[in-house]
Amino acid sequence: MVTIKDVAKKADVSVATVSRVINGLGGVRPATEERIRKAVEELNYLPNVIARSMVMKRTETIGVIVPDIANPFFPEVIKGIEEQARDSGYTLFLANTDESVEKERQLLHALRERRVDGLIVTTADEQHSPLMDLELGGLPVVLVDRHIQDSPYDSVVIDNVDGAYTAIKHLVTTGHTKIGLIAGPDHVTPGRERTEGYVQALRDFEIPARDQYMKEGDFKEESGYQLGKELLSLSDPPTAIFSANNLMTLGLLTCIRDQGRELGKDIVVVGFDDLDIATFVDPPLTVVSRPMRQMGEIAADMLVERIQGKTFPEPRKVILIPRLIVRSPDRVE
Amino acid sequence: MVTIKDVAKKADVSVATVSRVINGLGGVRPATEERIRKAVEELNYLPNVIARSMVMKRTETIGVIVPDIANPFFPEVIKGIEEQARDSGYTLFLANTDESVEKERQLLHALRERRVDGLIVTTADEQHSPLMDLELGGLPVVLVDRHIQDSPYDSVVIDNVDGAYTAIKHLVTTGHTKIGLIAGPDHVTPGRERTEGYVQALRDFEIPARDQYMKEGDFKEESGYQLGKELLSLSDPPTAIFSANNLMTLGLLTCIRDQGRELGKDIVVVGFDDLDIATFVDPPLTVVSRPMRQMGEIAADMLVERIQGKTFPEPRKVILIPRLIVRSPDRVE
DNA sequence: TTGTACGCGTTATCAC
DNA sequence: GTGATAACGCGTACAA
Repeated sequence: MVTIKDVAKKADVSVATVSRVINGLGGVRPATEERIRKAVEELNYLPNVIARSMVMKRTETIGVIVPDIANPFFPEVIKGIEEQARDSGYTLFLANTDESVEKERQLLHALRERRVDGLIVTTADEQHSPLMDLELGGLPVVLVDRHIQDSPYDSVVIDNVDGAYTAIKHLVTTGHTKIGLIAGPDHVTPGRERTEGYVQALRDFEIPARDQYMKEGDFKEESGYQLGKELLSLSDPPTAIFSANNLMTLGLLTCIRDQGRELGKDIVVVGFDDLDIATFVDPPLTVVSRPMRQMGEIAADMLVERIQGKTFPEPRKVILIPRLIVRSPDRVE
Repeated sequence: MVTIKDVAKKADVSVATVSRVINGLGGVRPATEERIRKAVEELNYLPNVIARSMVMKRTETIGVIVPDIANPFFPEVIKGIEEQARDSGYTLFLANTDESVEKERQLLHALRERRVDGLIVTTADEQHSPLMDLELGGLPVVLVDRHIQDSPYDSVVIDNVDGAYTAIKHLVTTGHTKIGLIAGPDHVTPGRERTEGYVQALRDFEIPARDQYMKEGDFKEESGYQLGKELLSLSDPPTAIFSANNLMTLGLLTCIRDQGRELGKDIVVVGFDDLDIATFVDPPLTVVSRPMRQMGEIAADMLVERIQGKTFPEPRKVILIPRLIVRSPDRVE
């Protein structure tokens, strides 16, 4: 490998001078600079960022931990993060936990060993996140999508209660009173809060909540299918179902099809998070949509600020408002 | 930050000894080791991998470059890579080019500066990949999905010709002779070869190829929509269309719906790469499917071997065979 | 304007 | 068994 020393030798100057021009510090005679640039060029010299970060004590690197990179939500968030991060000169370490706390712990370890300057994470389990019992030593962290109660970290989340509430309100407005829920897991806020919005809306509209209409899934496709089946086979089934995330909505739709029910007639579906098939099923699906990319951008911005040493009296919490995309009449017959 | 020195001081030994126990080199008195482990524990010491890699001259880090992380194909591949890489102790730098050669160049630069031990990349442009004109200095590279002609790199790809051929054969077998093609871009093998499979099949089955049935898209949803429209509005439209990737298939299906055509009756669709909606449309879609995860695993394996210094007389090229998933009769009326 | 020399946190090579 | 110490490649006082 060619080092700064080689360049110095070739340009017949000291390493200090080379360093100066590489980092644009100025104070170098134009002729000298010219010689150095030429040497850099000819030797195909590439600064060793590893060595640099040793002395600078920062790696210009950000760790990003998501629970499921195959869920279309996260790639969009990641795009937002990456774009913003790159603008500030950071490169990403991306890692996937598969919703496993254990993997999250291992990844956290690996990233800290690598001395990332900061972390953006969607934890696998808010109650038992390794983020809390690990001694992070002041490493900046920003939470995305899932908030950790009483944590010292900034976070950017969605107003899930509002989103779910709006969805249910829409269903009530279009005439439904028998509304089923395929909920997310209770140990993460997106799960808990969407259920909360559902319950709150029913209460506000004075519709009695029935236990058998509320099923808790795990945000995965299969559970949407299973729970949909349970709901549809009730003796007095709901006329509408609110599904708490994209993957479960997918499963639910498959189930409805398999059961020979007619969407929009036998059963109306509204889902949290938009998906490809939403505009394909007939009638198209009304969904709660949110600014995924923007969530990533904001997270990256907040993290960079923290890395730069900004402090705030309280951890910041940015709450974005989701938007209901009405695609069908969704009326009950 | 607590360093190896702090541990040494606390355990009253030299840094050398601490290093020995951390790396399990043995040759340390059990009592001493015990003291050291305790010190590590109490100080919450985390080895600095950055410093280590300075002397070891390797970072245990792999750069992964994909053109579009939002295309469901890549997250699956990435999962395969990550799993396998982690087993070998590597952590990933993930980056997204958005199909831009310029971004690819920048990312390559950033990753090389960070001294990744190897690279797994799906290039944005096989003809003008920065991989070729950059002086990589022997850095191991494995290509995924898109092959670069005459490059010295290992690659893992799909037999696109076979996949497309099989799809067309299926259509011919089910009675179609008027078969349209929504092709991928010609400057990448997946595009070129799938077209080749289409052409080859038509020839073998003695069906004249018509120019107006062949449209070249860019692998993005919008182009599937546009080209579908063109095909459907021909005076003598095809009875079946083969779409060269998932996103374009998505666009095509939307188009068919918008145009009020009836899938499976007015027009039959077969797509390359499976997608969520494939089982949702009615009738369900027959698709060419491939082992995405496995592609990632193989790529990671090959890269690790290269990093470990294995050499081969020729660059290796692993060609996986795709599988046709027949979901409908697909007969022509 | 430029050069010397030290330090960043580790590992590895010698001595002891 | 254990300890000094020289690298690794770079940034930066400080000196010249």
